[in-house]
Amino acid sequence: MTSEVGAQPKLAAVAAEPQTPETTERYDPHAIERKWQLVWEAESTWVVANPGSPEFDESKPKSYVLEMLPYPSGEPHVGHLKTYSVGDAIAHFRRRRGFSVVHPMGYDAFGLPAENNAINTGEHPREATEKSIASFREQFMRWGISIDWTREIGTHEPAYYRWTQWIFLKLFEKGLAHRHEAPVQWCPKDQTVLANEQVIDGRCERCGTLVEQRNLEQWFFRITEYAQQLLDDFDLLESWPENVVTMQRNWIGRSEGAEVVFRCEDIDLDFPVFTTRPDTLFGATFFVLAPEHPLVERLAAGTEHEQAVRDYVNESARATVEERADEERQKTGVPLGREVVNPVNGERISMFVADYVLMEYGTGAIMAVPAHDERDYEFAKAFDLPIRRVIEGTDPEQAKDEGLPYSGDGTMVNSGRFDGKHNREAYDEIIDWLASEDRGKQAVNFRLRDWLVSRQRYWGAPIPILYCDECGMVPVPEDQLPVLLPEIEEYAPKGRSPLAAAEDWVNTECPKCGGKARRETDTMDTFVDSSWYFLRYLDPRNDEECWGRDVADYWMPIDQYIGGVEHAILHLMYARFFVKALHDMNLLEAREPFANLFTQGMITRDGAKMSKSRGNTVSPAEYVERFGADTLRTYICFMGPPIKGGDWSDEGAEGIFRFLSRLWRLGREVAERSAEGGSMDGASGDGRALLAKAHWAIDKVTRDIDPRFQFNTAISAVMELVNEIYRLKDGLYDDPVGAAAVRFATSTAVSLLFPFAPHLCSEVYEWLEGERVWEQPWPEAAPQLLERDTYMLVVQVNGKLRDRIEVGSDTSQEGLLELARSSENVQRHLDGKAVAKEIVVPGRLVNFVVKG
RNA sequence: GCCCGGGUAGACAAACUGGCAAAGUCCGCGCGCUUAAAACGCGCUGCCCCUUCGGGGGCGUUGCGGGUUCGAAUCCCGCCCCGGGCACCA
Repeated sequence: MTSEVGAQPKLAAVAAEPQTPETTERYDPHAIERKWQLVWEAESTWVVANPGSPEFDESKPKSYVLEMLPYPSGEPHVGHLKTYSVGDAIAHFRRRRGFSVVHPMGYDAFGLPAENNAINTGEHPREATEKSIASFREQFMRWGISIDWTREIGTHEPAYYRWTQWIFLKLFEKGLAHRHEAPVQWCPKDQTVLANEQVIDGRCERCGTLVEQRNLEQWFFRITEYAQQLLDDFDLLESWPENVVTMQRNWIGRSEGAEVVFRCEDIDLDFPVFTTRPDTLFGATFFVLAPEHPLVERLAAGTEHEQAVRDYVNESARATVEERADEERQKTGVPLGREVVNPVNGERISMFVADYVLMEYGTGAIMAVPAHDERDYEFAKAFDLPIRRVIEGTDPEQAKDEGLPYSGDGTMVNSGRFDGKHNREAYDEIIDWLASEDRGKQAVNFRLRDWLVSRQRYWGAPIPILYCDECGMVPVPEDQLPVLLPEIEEYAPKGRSPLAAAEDWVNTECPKCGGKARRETDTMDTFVDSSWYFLRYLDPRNDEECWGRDVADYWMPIDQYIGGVEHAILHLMYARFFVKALHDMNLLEAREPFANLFTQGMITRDGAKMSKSRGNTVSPAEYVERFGADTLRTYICFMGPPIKGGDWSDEGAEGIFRFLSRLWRLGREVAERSAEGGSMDGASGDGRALLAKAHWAIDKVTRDIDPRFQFNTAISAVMELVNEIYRLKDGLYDDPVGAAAVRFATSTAVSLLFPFAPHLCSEVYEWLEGERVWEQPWPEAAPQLLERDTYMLVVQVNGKLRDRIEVGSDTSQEGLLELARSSENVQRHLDGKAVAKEIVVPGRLVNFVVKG
């Protein structure tokens, strides 16, 4: 059952024997789908050559269409079906629009679920994962997704993670990967540290357990080095959903302000703080440190508060992230018995420790301005500390003390020589003054934290680092990569990585001095694997280098990326960071990985998120069995705009099945009752009307697919066309020109529907045109058939519809008015009233405004 | 609390630029085909009235309240509800 990724999977191994479609009397999706899938496989239809290879076609522009790679666990679900249906429609559309499209597939195969399964069942994560991969691959083939299978990869394969490790070493070389002790989020259930991004509401993203804080030596990637560039380079993107950009912006969290140094003379130390409000410095009446601040102990030592401080710090350490973040909770804290000097006025203010100050942000210390900050105000009230207003709002209410805390703008008071100035004006002056005194400077702070990448888990790429007693930390030499994941007996973590138990593997030789060395036993976060996979697709069998530079530069950036909005921050930002770092190391031309991003909405059932426990899942495999892949894919794209979610309905899917059957029957009938290659010249009446409808559909579908991703209305337009053919066909067959129009309209319908229902459309197109629809250029709407000779003029009186008149398209404004006025019903409404105004919008309407 | 989406018929939706509200699909109803049913084809599907049965007329309507405009689902102001993101970030 397991299979090697990249060994060109064969459909013949996974599908049943075909039937001959021609012999069936009704639409048989399975026979048709099987037939075309075998054709695509036999002819390697979707394989695309790289520059430098003999098959490379340099005449076409390139397009890299990519859906987020799946995490293989069990079988694919409806979300996967949606992602790949949407992506495949785009891939097909672009191919037929003349692009050379690369559309690969792979698996994000390392990760916790497979490992948790291993802990429970003893089954090797590789076994479970590869079983799942086989199932995903089979489904993708049955869905008929147009994938270049020669580029298939799995991130758990040594041939892949060798290069994950290689990139790690490059980052290490550049100082972008580093190891240090840090307070980290620890999940006591999974027994591992988590990235900030994997903590949701203080709980482990995977298992929901409350997260604890621990101080541990960990590996980090310095994504913070790129904080500003990650913001600036949004400008380089072509089209990203605005909400995703906003979410990333908020996550990066840039704040401008000042760093101001407060001095504690008692112990002769400087305490810098970051503030966005240097204009309120004169209002600072106390000073607060985070409980984790490294100098807290030293400050309290020897004071009467020593024990109380120690207790408070310990208590804070025990509290969960969630408890501390609860805003409803009363502010807590303890005095330190020390003072610092406010640099603007020389005032000595008391120091406190309080857990509302976060060590992770800024310097872990703040100046507290209770008059102008909500949190400081609450703390001052709770501890009865002085509150001094330094800004007065213009609103008289705000000038009084009831208006506190006041965070708006206004006139400075109690601020020495800045009194009377507007606070915005004083803002920069205060910073300049502090800078000249060497007590502060302008500063920018980011909310973004460095990316914690080490995991004390088995099923991941080993971190390629050694520890030698003599030489210290030593990177594994490139020619010794990959560092293979060893086989182990026991997957359950016990506070250290399961790899630590593989003694033979851990103990090794130092490549520098030849002495004894131990391997790093942590593995990498799986987000590392998925931060560069799109580059490996481009050159997947290269074992000399990570990717050929020419090849990667040719295909990158990804022209269209498609996936769930749940990856708006994590995956998308990590991948952006990787590409920037790789660019700066001169390994890649691109600065951004995803030029265009499309995020799809989630499919629910009975209005709720699908889940096994709720028992409301939709199994794609089951429905493919019932209706065929074309029906499912088309239905998914039809249920609503793909950007939005939608609620699954069996009746809806049946409706699409009926529609495809109707199209199939139409195809059969038209193939029988009209001749191939007939001329449509001089079509008139219904024949011409049908041609006009077909061209209308071409125009509509084309515009709906490309910039808009409005697949639902594109499919509706094809339905309208099919309905129109049914209405008119019986009156047209007898005349050769009319019959040719019917044939043209029908083959146009299947040609337009092909991106959504590729198998059926290939079949019907072959009957009608004897060609392969995917080899045909996308149809173009003829302008002369889009223009109408006449249109329905809407006539309103006081904005109310009173008549509709068919008028010639070239009728003048005066002509329109005259025709409108002559309408019987309009006259009835105009009768005896004075026309105050006449509005004429040629091509649309005439509106008479009357009085009385 | 802050920042984004969204609210249209019985359901999902369409209306891209301020111009006929509701295309298309589902559900429901009727007719045809059929011994019958399914399937299929055709039609109806906001309310009221007239009809010679071809159709015609009136009214209402896009979460609620106001405004701008000849004209608003669409723009502006206020509010209600639903979904998502962030949240002691100094």
